[in-house]
Amino acid sequence: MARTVNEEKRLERRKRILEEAVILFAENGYSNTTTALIAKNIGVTSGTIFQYFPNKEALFHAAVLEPLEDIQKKSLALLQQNGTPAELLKNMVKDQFDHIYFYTNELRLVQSVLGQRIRFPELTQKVLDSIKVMTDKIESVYAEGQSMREFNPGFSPAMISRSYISFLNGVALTLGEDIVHHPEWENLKAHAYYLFAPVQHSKN
Amino acid sequence: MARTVNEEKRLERRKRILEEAVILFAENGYSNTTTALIAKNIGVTSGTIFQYFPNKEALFHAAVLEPLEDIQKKSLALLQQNGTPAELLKNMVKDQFDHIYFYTNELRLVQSVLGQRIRFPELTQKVLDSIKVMTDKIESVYAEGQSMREFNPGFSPAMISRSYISFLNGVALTLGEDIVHHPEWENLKAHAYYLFAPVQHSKN
Amino acid sequence: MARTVNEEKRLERRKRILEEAVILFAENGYSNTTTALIAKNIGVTSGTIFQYFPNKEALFHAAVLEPLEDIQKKSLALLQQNGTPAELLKNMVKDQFDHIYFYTNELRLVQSVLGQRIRFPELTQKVLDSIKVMTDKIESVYAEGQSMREFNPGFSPAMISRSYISFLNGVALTLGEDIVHHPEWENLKAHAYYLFAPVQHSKN
Amino acid sequence: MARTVNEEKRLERRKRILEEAVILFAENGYSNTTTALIAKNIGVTSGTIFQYFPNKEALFHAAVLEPLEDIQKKSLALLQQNGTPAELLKNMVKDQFDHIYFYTNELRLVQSVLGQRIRFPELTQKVLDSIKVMTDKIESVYAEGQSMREFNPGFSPAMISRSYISFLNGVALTLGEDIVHHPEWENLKAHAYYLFAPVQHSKN
DNA sequence: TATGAATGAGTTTTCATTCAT
DNA sequence: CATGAATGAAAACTCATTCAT
Repeated sequence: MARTVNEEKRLERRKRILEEAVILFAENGYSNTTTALIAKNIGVTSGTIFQYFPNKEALFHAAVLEPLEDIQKKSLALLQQNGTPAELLKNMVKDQFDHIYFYTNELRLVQSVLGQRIRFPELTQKVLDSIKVMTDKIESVYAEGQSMREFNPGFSPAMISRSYISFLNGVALTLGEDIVHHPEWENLKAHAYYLFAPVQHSKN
Repeated sequence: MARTVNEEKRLERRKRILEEAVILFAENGYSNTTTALIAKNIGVTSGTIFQYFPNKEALFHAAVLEPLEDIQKKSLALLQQNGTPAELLKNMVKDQFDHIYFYTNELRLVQSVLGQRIRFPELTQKVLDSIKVMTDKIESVYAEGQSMREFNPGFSPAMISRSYISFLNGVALTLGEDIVHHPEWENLKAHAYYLFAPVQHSKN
Repeated sequence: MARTVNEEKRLERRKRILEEAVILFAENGYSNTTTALIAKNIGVTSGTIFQYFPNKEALFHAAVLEPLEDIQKKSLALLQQNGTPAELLKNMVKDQFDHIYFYTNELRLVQSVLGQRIRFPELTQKVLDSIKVMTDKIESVYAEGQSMREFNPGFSPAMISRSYISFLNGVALTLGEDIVHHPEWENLKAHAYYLFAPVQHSKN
Repeated sequence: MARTVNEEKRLERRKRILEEAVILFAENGYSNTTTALIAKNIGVTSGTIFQYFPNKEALFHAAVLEPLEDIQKKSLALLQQNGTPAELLKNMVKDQFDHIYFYTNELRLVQSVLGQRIRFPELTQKVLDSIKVMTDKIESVYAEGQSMREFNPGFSPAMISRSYISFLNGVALTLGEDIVHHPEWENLKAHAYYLFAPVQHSKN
């Protein structure tokens, strides 16, 4: 039991380090973020970081992958619920775009990895794998939706799911602090769903 | 005349440095690209770089902005030609996606800047300004197309142009070497134009 | 208490760096003294210097100003003691010239700054300010001595104090290792006091 | 004859380089003065300097020694004229202090060498030799003046001449642009001569 | 476990000097 | 002779990482 308390403390501190790392890596890039600054920002000294992560690169890996998995998990869960494919996808889009600002740092981190594939090859692979899990799921839900005539059957599910992920990333990338409060924002969100080419029954 | 020869040589070499810088910065990121490596890759010694650029950051700025301007100029020219708005935009989309692989490095460079706004504030501003010129132009062409009933009049031109640019960037970001030769690629290109919500008169 | 031990260690090491810096800067000049050499001479590695001084220039500033202040303080204290102005000034001259060899490096450092005013403008100003404190004090003591008929009343105290400081600096500048042990040395010291134009009552 | 014209041109340009070198070395120090700047300031390109001086150090040597010799020559000439020792020395002091501002750069250069003896050992030696020629001459003139009862016979000529040179250097060192136009300046000049301890016959 | 001083390899940048034109 | 591009050695400074306390 005493162990557990210590264990909890350790996890708590590890989490704090990771949180700060996500912010700083996302804002300043990998190389321009010093481990000393991360340490300072959370009120520990430089050596402490290395009690929790073997080196800076491992910390970066964790900062990129762990939040990505959380986000994925959440989105996958949304697609596992009850509802028609169209409802599920609409729901997922809404959720992702509603939280896009909240996850900006995490998404930028992912993007920065994709922008430096040669430098971080294994990490890139893991990120792409993680994204693939997502697109695969979207693909299968979409295909089912097509068979139910909820979506235009003329499009390839693989292409559609890629398009959506690209769009999501592109929006996050060009996202500024001002945009989510911009009057156009709601329309942009709607347009994300439009990418799926839903069949509009009685919209006309 | 003698001057012109030297001037040409200088420009030629400057161009070579810039080309190599684009490749390396895009592949490895700013901090992980050493000026010495750029020099080595083009067959000069470390000091030579600094005969052409005052420092590494200036080289980075040039590597980001100069190609961006070239790309923009080309795209803007396409929108200035004769043709209906729909034709012009279709043309532009085709051109940009046909060359996306050719410009992957340049686009990634732009993306890496946007991903590190705090670190490169002025450069970020210039990039955003440059992008705005593009979206503004697309907006006006699109609005004209709407008035000509070529595009669905229910969408805001500002949102549409943003969406397209986001999509373009998102695709470039998640683009792998394999994708452009993938059977899905042609469909993805078509989907980019679909974002503009063209009215399909008698296409069926 | 534990803190105090560390603090003391830090101060001790800082002092060692400064001592070595004074020697090397004075002997080789600012630019020709490498931080690596300073480090090596005191048995640490290159990076350690920068744990104690933010950069080379700051180290130089400290190496110039801190000893200067020590010397000033000591001399000012001498002028604050009991005694007639003539006694005080004679005392000060004796002390300064007795220690001139001990402080040669420190004085040369000050001189090298004055010889590069354009390069070290703020430092020059601080040095001049520091010197002014000294000359002002000498001036006032001298003026009092004049009113007491200890000094020739025909001279301007401002000029006299400047002359003395110039002489002191000039001697330090042209001082060689051999001079202080030279038979002429005692006479030179006496001549420094002669600059004050003391009235020789019944010395003969 | 054609040769002579070229020869003159060379000498002229060499002189221009030297003039500029004196200014820049004096103002910024040896290391902080780049050969490229010297070249630029006189309107030639970087390589040209090395057509006239084998390397930077040789240029520095020339910039230090040549003006020093000129100044020495002039002062020695003054001491070779007709007149009593007192007249000659008074004359020399007047001349040197009248021109001290004119020669500030040259004097500072000499001082900067003396301040970096370990770095410029041969140059230091030459400078000290050159100064010795001067002090020797002053010494002999002074000794003659003592024998003629123009100067206080109680002082050692060697000490007196050293004192004067030290004073001259000290004044030049602490000299600011403002001082030569300062009301105290004339008194300071007079005090320089006072160092020689002249016997004031009927001044009272 | 946390600390934080020391390390030292690595990077940018400068600049005297060379040499082909 | 003058040019000025290229060189490459040298120096300041950074920072992840270690380790004695």
